[in-house]
Amino acid sequence: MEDEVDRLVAAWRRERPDLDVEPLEVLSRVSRLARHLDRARRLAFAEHHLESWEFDVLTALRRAGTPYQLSPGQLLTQTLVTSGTMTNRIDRLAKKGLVARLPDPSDRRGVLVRLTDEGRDRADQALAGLLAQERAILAELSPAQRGELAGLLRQLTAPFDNIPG
Amino acid sequence: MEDEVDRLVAAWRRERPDLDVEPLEVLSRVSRLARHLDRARRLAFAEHHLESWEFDVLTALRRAGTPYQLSPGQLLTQTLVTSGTMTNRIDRLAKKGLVARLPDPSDRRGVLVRLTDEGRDRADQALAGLLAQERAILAELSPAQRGELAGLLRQLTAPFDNIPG
DNA sequence: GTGAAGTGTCTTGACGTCGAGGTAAATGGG
DNA sequence: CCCATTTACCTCGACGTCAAGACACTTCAC
Repeated sequence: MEDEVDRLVAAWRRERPDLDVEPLEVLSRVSRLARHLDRARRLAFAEHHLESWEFDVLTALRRAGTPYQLSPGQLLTQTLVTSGTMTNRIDRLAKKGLVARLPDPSDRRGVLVRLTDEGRDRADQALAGLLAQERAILAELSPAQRGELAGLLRQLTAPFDNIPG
Repeated sequence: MEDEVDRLVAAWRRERPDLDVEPLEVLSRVSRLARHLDRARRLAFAEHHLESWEFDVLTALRRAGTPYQLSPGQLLTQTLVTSGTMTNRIDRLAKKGLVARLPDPSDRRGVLVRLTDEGRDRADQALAGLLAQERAILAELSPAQRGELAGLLRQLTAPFDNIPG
């Protein structure tokens, strides 16, 4: 089955036969697929009355385990947004009662963001919905293919995640 | 080499051992990698004084071949943005002299967006820069692995690209 | 201890995107 | 033909993000 990137690459080969556009076969697909996934996630979360950005923050806290709290800085590295964005997100989630801001007892510059009970429940429900949707998308691939794909992607993401970028 | 998604998946298995979070091994990596790529692209384009969104539009037109023109609607499907966004993008590119808006002679509702000479040159230069950067990122993988990865990704993107979603 | 550098978070303003809705033109069944 | 539907693009207001910089506190070398 052909996809939009096949058409894109073919067009470049016609227009710029002097260039080697092979990198696009991988990385343009990654970007485009991510964009499609964003849209799909938005729909899935809407059923639980959550925005994607809310899900990202709530689940980061949920994964941290009891007592479900992290510093804004820790949330930054997990969600890949800037500090100003995170401040704004925490404000809005706090206003909705899904998280609470607490002073960090060990560093007076610091803050701890704690998930409320409602926040935890909402995160759990939305996660279940997301996994169901993602399973459907991945049904295109065999389990072995999924494992292979995960491994290849890990090789590309590891440098970004380990060398501060 | 471990990446952030390995840590994320391990955390979920600890916190929610009842759930099968295997889909995240693939799709969270896709989303995170795309985010890293966005940042890297922004840096690469800055050297050519282009924004990512400008690159996306200009190269879509460049790929179309002489006379380098497409309708806003065709640009939508290639760039995965909404029509309001595209109108805005075309406005700004036209103001910078990189594209021109022409009436579509065969449909009076329609518009054709045409690349200017300067727009074409800028697109060509930025593309070369992008490819160099992407090649560096993909050096993590062997040619065979890159081919495999492209094939697996195609299987996931094809349904999105072919069934209107 | 003290001052300089580093760290953690928040503030601000500009910007780009989205979604909903609006207008105008094309299409097609009766 | 004609009217309902569809298609193509644009307008507008709300919203989320970013980058740069401000501020308060901590750390470390001396």
